[in-house]
Amino acid sequence: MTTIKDVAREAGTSIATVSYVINGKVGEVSEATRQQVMAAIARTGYRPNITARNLQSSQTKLMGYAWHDIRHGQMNPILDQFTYLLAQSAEAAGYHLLTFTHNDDNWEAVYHELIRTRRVDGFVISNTKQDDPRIAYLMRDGFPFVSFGQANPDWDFPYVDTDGAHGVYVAVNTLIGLGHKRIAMVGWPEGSLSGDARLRGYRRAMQEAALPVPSVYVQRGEQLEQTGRDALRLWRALPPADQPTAVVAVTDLIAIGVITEAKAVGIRVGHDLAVIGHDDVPLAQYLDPALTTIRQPLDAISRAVVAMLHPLIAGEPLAYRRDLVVPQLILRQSHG
Amino acid sequence: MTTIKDVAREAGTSIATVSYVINGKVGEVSEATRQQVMAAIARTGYRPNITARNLQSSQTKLMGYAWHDIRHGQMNPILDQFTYLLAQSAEAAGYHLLTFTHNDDNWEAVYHELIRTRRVDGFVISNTKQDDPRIAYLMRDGFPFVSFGQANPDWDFPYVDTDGAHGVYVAVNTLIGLGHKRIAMVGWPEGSLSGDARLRGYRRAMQEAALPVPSVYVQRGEQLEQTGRDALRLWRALPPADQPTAVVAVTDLIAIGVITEAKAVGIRVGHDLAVIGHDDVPLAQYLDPALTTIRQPLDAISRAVVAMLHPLIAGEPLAYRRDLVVPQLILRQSHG
DNA sequence: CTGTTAGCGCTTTCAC
DNA sequence: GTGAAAGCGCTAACAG
Repeated sequence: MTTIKDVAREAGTSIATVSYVINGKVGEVSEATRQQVMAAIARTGYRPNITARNLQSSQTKLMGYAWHDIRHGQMNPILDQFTYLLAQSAEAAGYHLLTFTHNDDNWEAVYHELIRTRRVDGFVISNTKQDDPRIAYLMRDGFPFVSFGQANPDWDFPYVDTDGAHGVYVAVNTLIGLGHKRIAMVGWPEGSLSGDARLRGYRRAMQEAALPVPSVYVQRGEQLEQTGRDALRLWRALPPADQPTAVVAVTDLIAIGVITEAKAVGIRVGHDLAVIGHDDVPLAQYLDPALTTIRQPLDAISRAVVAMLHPLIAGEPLAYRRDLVVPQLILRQSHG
Repeated sequence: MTTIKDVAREAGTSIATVSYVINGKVGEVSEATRQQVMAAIARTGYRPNITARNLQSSQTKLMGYAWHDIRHGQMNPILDQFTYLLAQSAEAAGYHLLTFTHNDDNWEAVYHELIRTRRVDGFVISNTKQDDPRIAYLMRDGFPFVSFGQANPDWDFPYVDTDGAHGVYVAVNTLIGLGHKRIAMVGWPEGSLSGDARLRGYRRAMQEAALPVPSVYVQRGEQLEQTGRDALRLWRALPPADQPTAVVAVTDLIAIGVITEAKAVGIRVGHDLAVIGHDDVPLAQYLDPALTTIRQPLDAISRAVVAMLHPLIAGEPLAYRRDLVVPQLILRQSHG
């Protein structure tokens, strides 16, 4: 491997001078020697050893990101995309992504080790839950991190999140604009920050339009297709005049459940029943009918996360610690 | 941050001694001083700075892994799982995974930079294609890497792969054992290494059972649901006595296409038609009927990949350079 | 058995 | 403008 020494020898200068030109210390080195050094670098194909640089500057240029636990069949295609985009954003900012794993039992030990051995400069957290202990831990430790998703309204930590209430609000208003009056929603069980926000958007839109929301119109369940099926089945048991003509689901998977059940009983989705999902999973556009859904701007989110973590690592003050990103309604066929 | 110096001072020894006990140089240090040092370490919560270690040993303890390009809607849930499992395997071997991105145009520059700056110790390649240029590049460069998937039968490089022929062979034999005689297959376009292997398994099983394979029984198409639908539609146009009673698809997505089309025309999958997919995507078990499929043992593969890359990085000789892993037939309902 | 010391490859004062 | 030299935190000869 060629080192800075080789280049110095090749260029007939000292290693300091080579370092100067590499790091663009303008005015610090004459144009003549700069050329010498550049030529030597080109000739040798030299690239500075990043580990040496890191030791010297006591940083790693690495952002740590824990994989969401994949084992429970709890696949989350959104997070897969996010990870990819995050890696891209990190690279654009001169970092790389160190992806690591942990489980419910050892997460603290894993984070602790990563911090104490100075493996990474900071963390990105996702898949947060209410009172997320990882966030509590990192706040306590004072180690740089930014979260995609909230944890507790009373905690002050840097995060980026989708404005879930707004997304659903827009979706419901779109439905209302189409003439729907009996609009229902399937959400997650109470206590989920993002789930509750989405529900809030629904209620606000309905309220502003003075549309009634009988309690049966708000169904809740786990993140399963079955949840959507169950909800529709239940609504089908209502008198025809009370049955919802449109449904918003808290996620695409649940929307798929609604659609599957509808098709099974002969309801034409997009005609007799409007369905809107949330997240725009990779499959959504290929479904029949193509799923209208609320898309989280994952690229913008990943960029925002990196844009906050970067100064945080550098010890610079943050312009803002909370960033709410507006989602986008992707109109396809199922809202028909 | 506490360093080895702090611990030495705290323990009243030299930093060398501290280093010895950290690295378990047995017999090199008396039990008494070992205790001193251990106590000092415990007291200070000291953990060795990994960057310093890396510089000293000129390694990074990082394995580089490029994300498959996610943009073309070419989602590949298998690779998402693989990445997770790979990170786990790497960690079990004392490494971490550095996930990076590149596109079709800049991939060489990206790999080059990672290598020249000594960012990682080696690479894991996946999503390989015929004559994969990344593999050609890495072979030429002599940089340590292991591939999940093949590239060219004539190239000698370390890889791990699923024995796709064997998997389909077993699946078809299972179908034959169930009494099926008219078994068809949907594959990928010619020229795909793994696609062709799977097709080979099909042909071998059919041949051994002396079952005819009219050319119409082998359909090919892109990795789309539509491919499966088209295939079934085409077979439905055959005289009833010629229509296949069982179908094996080269992937679950294509199998889903077959099933969707079958349901649309009133064929009861699992009764009138047996369908077997390939890969066991996360959704497979939730489909209706639950999809029987051939699962690649991704955990074993990821472990095998790391088990090869590790000695490769250390410059140790490899016991073997090719590892074919046997897939597993997951019996659910769709095979009837 | 333990400590001194020479690097690993780079950046950055501080002289000249 | 350029170079000598002191580290960054750690490991590993090499003495003692």
